[in-house]
Amino acid sequence: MKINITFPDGSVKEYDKGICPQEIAENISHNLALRAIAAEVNGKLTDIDQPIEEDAELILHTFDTEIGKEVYWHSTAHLMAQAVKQLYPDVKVTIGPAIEYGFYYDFDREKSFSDEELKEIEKRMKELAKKKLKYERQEMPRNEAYKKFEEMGETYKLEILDEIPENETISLYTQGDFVDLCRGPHIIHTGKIKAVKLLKTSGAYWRGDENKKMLKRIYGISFPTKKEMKEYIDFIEEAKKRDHRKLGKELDLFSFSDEVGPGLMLWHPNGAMTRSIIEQYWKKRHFEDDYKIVYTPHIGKSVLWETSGHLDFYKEGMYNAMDVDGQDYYIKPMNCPFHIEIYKSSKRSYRELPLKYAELGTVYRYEPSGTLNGLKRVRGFTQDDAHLICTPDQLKKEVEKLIQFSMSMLRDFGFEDFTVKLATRPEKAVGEEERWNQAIDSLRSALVSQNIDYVMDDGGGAFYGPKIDIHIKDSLNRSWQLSTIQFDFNLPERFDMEYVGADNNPHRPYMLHRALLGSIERFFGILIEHYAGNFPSWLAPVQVMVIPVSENFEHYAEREYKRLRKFGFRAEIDLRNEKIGYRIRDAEMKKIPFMMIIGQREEDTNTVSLREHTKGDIGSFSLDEAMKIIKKDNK
RNA sequence: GCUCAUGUAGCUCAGUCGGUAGAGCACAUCCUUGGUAAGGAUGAGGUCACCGGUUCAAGUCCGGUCAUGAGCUCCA
Repeated sequence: MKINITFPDGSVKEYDKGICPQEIAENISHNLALRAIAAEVNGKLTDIDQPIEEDAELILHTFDTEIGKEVYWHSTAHLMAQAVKQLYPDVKVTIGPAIEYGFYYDFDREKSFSDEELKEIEKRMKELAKKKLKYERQEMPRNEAYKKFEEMGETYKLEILDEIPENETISLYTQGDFVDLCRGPHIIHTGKIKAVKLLKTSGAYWRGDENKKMLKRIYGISFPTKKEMKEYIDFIEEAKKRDHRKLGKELDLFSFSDEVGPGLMLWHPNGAMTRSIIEQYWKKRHFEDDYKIVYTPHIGKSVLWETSGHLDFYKEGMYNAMDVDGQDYYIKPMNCPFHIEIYKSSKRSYRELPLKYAELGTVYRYEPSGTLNGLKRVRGFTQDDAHLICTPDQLKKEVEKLIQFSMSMLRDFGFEDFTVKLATRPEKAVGEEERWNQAIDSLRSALVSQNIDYVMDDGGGAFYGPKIDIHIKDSLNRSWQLSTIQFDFNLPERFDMEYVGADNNPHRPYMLHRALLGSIERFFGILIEHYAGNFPSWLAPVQVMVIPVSENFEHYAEREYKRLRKFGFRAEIDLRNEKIGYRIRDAEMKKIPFMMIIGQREEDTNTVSLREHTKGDIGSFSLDEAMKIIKKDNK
């Protein structure tokens, strides 16, 4: 009996009935067989050793695919649970899924796992992996499984089974002496796990519910080859080297102080210099794009936040009120109400729209202490905020322009790889469904008309409107959300915003919130890591360090230094009584893009000698030529 | 906010069994005047995060507070 199998590339091959995908993989290539992990047969994910009984479309998933990784890491999680149960039989198992990178398993145990215990577990896992234990699937009625886990005393598994209807069939997977309730699929045997590392432990609530028991979670990672493990470890090392908190200290960019308070950043001169360049650039671009730049206060009366709804919906994110002349004032967590007040300061005509108010607005939000994280999550930060107020038929065009505007700015900062997400109505939302759909359509058609690929984020919108988020990939291929463009049904209503239309009647305008860089603090942190602290010359706090070879050339060096400053270059001069090698090393470690070396040769020929960071000496130039080189990447 | 870990000089880190602190870098002074990633000598610098407890004696042991980190949760 023969069956036809269709491969994803459209080719069809004939096989004997009862063949399993594993054999097919071996049949096609030895390499593929080694990395093949799961199979999709007629669109259904299955174990790779399950026989195929009928004509099918077959997709083989290797470790190189997302699904393959998920199956692989989930199988490793089972292996870890097995090792833990062998070493600590009293521990109860709960669940252990694959995550974006690696896997975890939550255990119920009083004590948390120590580093030594982690090593023990890792060792046992490697021993078990070598035994090539088969992951065997077994199906049984739910009630039978219930009895089995009851005997084993695995109460968490019982809780999961409680949610499954009585007459349903469920599947178990067994490898060696370990059995786990699991939907599957799994890899063939533990021998495919060639490299495994347990990374860290942490607490995690059962089912993510803070009223339930705190479990002990172990995170790990595994790979089918040792080489891939090494690459992973190298990546982690590189990320550590680039950590903005480490570089922030080394390059003297910023700090936090216990005396000031957590999440409240201090911009040191070097960091502040780069921030001010970012802001100058930002202002220039916004001016060119017809934004009106505004400034608004840091506090406002409670009535403002009552009208906006923040006191109803966002109070826990706001700092307590302060009393001013018997009235409650709040520090602003957002800029929107102030911009709306500017809009409402006079009667608006449709002829004025769209109106685009932009502000580098500093806001303060109470973030729970445990969520603070370097510059990536702080309590006081500056948004590159803007509010676009427009007529309904202007919306699509404005969104189109915004997306281009945002991407063009981000490109100037060195980001090239974008992912755009369109987020739709969440469960809790204001505004009728029909208006939501209209707004979503406008956003979507703006994306489509610009030929921009996007992914849907169903239910990911804010409660007041749908949004488009732009994520970038940094130089380590990590993804960050930067820009957000949010439609708002809520505030125009609440603040009773109006404009007079061509028909001489009042109309409700549409409003968009948008931040392109997000928060300047967080953006700065991402920039530091993206460039590993090696800022391009246009962003570097110090662009060029002038280094005279010895005291005898200080006079000439100082003249050139002063000319650089006069032309607006961020130049410094190092007149310390140290050898030139020492001062060059110092400037290199400060990651200053250029060094200008000045000695007898230069003085004789009226030139300067340039050295570029990490590249070494790049030759002698007249000062004019040198200045051109230093500002070649100006934005 | 929750769980766990950590907190020693400006920075990076040692400090054993409880006996009142140490290195390198940075900094200061002097010598050295040099050609593309560390010249030499000398010196200054610490209520060991803070508060309390145990002890003859606490950087070290115990409790609390604060901060940081990882994870959870949250994220208009």
